[in-house]
Amino acid sequence: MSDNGSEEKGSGTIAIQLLHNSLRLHDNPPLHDIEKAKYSSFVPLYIIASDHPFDQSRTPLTVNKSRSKFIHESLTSLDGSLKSVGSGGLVVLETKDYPATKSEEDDDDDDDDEEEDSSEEEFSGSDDGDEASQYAYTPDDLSYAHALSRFLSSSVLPLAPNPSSVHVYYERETSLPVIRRWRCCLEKALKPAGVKTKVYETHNLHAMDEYLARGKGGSPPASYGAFCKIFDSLPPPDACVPTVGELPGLPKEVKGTGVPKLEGLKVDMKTGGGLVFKGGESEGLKQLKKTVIDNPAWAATFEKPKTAPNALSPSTTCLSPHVKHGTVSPRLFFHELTKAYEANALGGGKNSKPPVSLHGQLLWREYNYLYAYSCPNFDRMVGNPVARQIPWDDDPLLLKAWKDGRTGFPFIDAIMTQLKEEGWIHHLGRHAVACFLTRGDLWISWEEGAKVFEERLVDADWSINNFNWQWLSCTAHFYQYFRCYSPISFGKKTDPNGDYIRKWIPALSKYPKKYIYEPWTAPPSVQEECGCVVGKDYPDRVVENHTETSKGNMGRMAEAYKIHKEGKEKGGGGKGGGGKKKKRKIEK
DNA sequence: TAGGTTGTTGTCCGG
DNA sequence: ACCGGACAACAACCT
Ligand SMILES: Cc1cc2nc3c(=O)[nH]c(=O)nc-3n(C[C@H](O)[C@H](O)[C@H](O)COP(=O)(O)OP(=O)(O)OC[C@H]3O[C@@H](n4cnc5c(N)ncnc54)[C@H](O)[C@@H]3O)c2cc1C
Repeated sequence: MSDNGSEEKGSGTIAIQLLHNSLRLHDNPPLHDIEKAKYSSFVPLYIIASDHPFDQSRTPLTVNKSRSKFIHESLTSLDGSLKSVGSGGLVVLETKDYPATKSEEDDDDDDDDEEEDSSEEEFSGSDDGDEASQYAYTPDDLSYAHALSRFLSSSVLPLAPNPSSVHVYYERETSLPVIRRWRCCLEKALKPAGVKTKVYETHNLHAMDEYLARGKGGSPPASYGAFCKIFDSLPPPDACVPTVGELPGLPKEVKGTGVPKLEGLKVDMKTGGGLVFKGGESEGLKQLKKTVIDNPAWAATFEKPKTAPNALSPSTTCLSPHVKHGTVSPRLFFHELTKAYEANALGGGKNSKPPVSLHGQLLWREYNYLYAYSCPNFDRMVGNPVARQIPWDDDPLLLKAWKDGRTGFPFIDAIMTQLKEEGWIHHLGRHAVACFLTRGDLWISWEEGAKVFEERLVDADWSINNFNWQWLSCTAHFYQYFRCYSPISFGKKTDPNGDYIRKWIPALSKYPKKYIYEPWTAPPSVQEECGCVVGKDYPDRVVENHTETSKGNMGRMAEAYKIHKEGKEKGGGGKGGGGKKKKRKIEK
């Protein structure tokens, strides 16, 4: 944690933790600091802007209820555990209660999206202030900062001997939307208020700049293997900070608010009879215990590609929502895995290794974050230095059919339904539907798919999601476009009976196993008997023939790659020669 | 520098 | 249930 100075605390000093994606007591450096440093009071602060999943005006709960529910439970759990160690509990602000004043509204004049067209391709992880447009504050950034500013000036600063005796802690997170939000808060709220700010680093196993410093020329390594070498050359991730036992309460004049009610959550989630993710630190730790601590042999021999996308009870840890929201610390996860590897090796077992192991999964997360951090326009094709430029089709109807789980391919539709209902799908399920939407069948841009995932996943993570969509669409990192998932064959390998399809698409539940992956091949009499006629009770398939379509798409991909290669040969010129670019710039 | 090997997680066919 | 090879062929990383 960047703590500059050892100014005396106590009398009148107030600590604030600005909470975002570290909703826990364990491995929480600010709390540890606050306990040690004897602040006279502590405000755990959480701000809800209109881009938060709670906000029903923009994102109705019927759409991403699973994430709303998860966060709601996480906040409720945190509120309770904070109180159990003497804190006054959460203060939750909603920006809608802090309408902007006239003069501030004049500030946001940047509604332009696409002015960024520089063919300059570069990495710029540093905060140079280049790349102006992607750093332009959103209205929600501004309203968030505004609420913070108002809270500080009306409720906190009057209680403090001076502004610098108020210390605001926040977690560093390198996903662009979070960088932008904190930057906006610094500029519009924290600096003007004159409070001290303290950043803590618990979101990743190491700081991104540590990885970059070990790489070549300040750019991220070009392959996962190279990244692993860098990771291994660093000391192991820091140990977790001990969990606090006692915290100061809220300032007398500030009241804990509890967690706002979510009307929409009265309605039970329509579960296809499956698991529903429970939020909160204790649930997260329980899941970690269940999958890793109590099951070291399983965890230590885990091989990701061998896990089934269509298992009825998930074949992977399901810790991603917890890692995303910080209800389980990534380095706690990492260190518990290390213990599992030791125990397994001691018992004579052979540990799995990256990339397929569970440590390997956490390294994928680091690697994803590193690219997202280093790469401008990471959520777009245009202006993204690592993205192959591919002429995707614009087809809103096809996109909608995919999004709604109405493609007519049961395996795809089942996965998309699980995504909608539950908010979590297995990694290889994500592969299957992402491939189908992009290079495999529909030839629709990965950006569209990423937006749907961002909205619906309970573990939606800007850095990881965009990275993986680039991977699957053969836009970056992975280029073997001739390896293509079949919406018919792929699921059969691990679920020949189609039980997963029966679970999520009840209309097809009576189909014989022979037809369940391709119901259009069932004779009309069978369709009638099963009570599900294709074209009437279940959609016609959106693509006549997957094999032909995907073959055709491989041709289009080859074409796009050819153009890329020619462009590189022509434009690339000498490398290293001439205009050597500034730090952290690389050629495509 | 060319040319062989490797890369989390494909499919289809034959054994 | 699993294994090997053809398919037609990408880019990064070795040597
Ligand atoms: C198109 C697509 C979009 C994705 N979007 C997201 C997303 O928004 N958020 C997200 O957390 N994951 C995303 N993933 C990665 C991966 O599918 C999920 O992290 C994983 O399925 C979560 O389940 P788990 O916790 O049981 O994973 P496990 O296999 O148990 O892995 C353990 C942890 O490692 C991390 N992890 C696992 N796989 C990956 C991966 N491929 N890349 C980066 N980190 C990984 C997660 O934090 C996970 O909790 C996406 C994958 C694809 C193909």
